[in-house]
Amino acid sequence: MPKHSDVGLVLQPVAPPRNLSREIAERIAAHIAGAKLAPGAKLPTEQEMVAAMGVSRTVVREAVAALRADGLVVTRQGAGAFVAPDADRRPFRLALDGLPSIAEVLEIMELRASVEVEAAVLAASRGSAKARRRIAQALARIDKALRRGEAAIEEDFAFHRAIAAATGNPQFPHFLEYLGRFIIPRQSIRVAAHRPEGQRAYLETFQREHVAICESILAGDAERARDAMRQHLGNSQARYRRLAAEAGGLAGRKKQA
Amino acid sequence: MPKHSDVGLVLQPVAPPRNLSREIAERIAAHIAGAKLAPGAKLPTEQEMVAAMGVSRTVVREAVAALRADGLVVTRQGAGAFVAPDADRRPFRLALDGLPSIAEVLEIMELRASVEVEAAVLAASRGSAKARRRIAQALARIDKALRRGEAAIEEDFAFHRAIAAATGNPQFPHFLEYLGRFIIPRQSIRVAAHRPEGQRAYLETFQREHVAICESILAGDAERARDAMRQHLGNSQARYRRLAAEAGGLAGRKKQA
DNA sequence: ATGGCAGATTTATATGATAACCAGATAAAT
DNA sequence: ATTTATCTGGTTATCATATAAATCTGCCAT
Repeated sequence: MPKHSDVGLVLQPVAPPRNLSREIAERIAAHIAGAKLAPGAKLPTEQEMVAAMGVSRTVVREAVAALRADGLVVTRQGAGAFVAPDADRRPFRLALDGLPSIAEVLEIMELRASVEVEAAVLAASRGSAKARRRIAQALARIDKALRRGEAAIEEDFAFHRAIAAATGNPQFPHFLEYLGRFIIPRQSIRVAAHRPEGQRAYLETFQREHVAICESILAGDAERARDAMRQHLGNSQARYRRLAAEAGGLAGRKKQA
Repeated sequence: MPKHSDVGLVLQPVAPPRNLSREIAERIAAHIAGAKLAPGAKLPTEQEMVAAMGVSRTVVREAVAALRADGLVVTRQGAGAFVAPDADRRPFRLALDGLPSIAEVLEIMELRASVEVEAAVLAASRGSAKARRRIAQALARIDKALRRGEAAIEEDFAFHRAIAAATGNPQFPHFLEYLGRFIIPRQSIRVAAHRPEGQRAYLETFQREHVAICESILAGDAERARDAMRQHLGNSQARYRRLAAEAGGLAGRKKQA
């Protein structure tokens, strides 16, 4: 059935699920940006928007509800809707449309690596004794899981999280947690698709790298921690790249846009 | 009028603007997380929610509109509301409540540094010729602005953005853009608060660091680019820390919580 | 000038109705 | 037997209207 294999890509959902509320929300957001409304500026009243855009009040209200959730506007009962004082710090989303392609996963892994390498440095140079102990514990848990024959995906992530936490800078684990959601599911694909014989050797290499990272951090050797982490994540990327090539067009199809 | 200079920081809005829609939205989100609803799971109908939570349909609809904007749920007309297939990748926000404190700004600067240092490495090792040219151009624009006696805030950011773009990984400039919004406004405080005499020498040092970074990247020397960027951003943090200490409790007050 | 009060304005919430849409069952046509 | 058309019940989308609550504005008394 190769003839119809990608019919789903040709026959996209007829239209981006047209949604009046969303459309109006974007229109309002565009108006704020376009008219260069400064933070604190008052938006038109609901009635005016209803009249100007020819939609019902429900739609307008849902639109501003979405913008409010996004942090772009604040509304005050009886006063009106205003551009939020911190309208320029809207939430961050990775620049992806839909499911990430292989190339995008690699991009994210690279971004993650840049943060984690520095996290390893900071953990080694200023991590508290307790934080270091947690790293060692996480490493031991990976070991235990591996001996049980598991892939230790979750334990692996906990190890990296422990390092990020050891920086003492909460932004590191927070950001890593976010990135992890994009990468982790892909890792499981990797492990699942790999043939079991090769997996054993691969996991052992994996764990050796972990040990090197952990030892460097515990020893307070920032330089070595940096190199170890860099190599570990570099290898991870290489592994993912290799798997992606092996799996071919099966696992990750190129996007249409 | 120094007496009222930071009145906006002291007199926070008395209460978190209590908002039924928001409350219900959080309740629904908590329900999804609590009941461990898998992606694709169907949420109760609007009627059921209305009955269960004792609010009007308007509130429920605004709540799900917010969750939809957040990417947690998708609604299909005639079918119902469902947990989004990628509900676990909601947007990322820096972990801040309200305006960032000095300590938080430093945390963000540190996170930014970790990304930018690696960006400099990648730019030096694989940046395209065109991208390198843009970096040089951005550097020249800073020079010009400085000669005009300006602080060159915007030009400085453009320089860093050019380096991030030169990585070829769009996630770098994208993330940097986001972080910049939190740091940039603070930089202007720094410049404004600084006495003009010291500013000149400071800006010259600033630009010397930029030149070092630019030259390393153009030369393709990844090692040197990394060190130059690391030092530059490290100095920036030190400067900010010093200013914060000088300004004392005036510029950035500790938060109440 | 200051404080308070009344009325107008605006958002918040509630309610009911209609249209569009979906999923499944059933009937009809091929 | 398979596909297509139609029906039916349920659900969201949108509209319209009404009431409540908060806020703003101007006037007035002190």
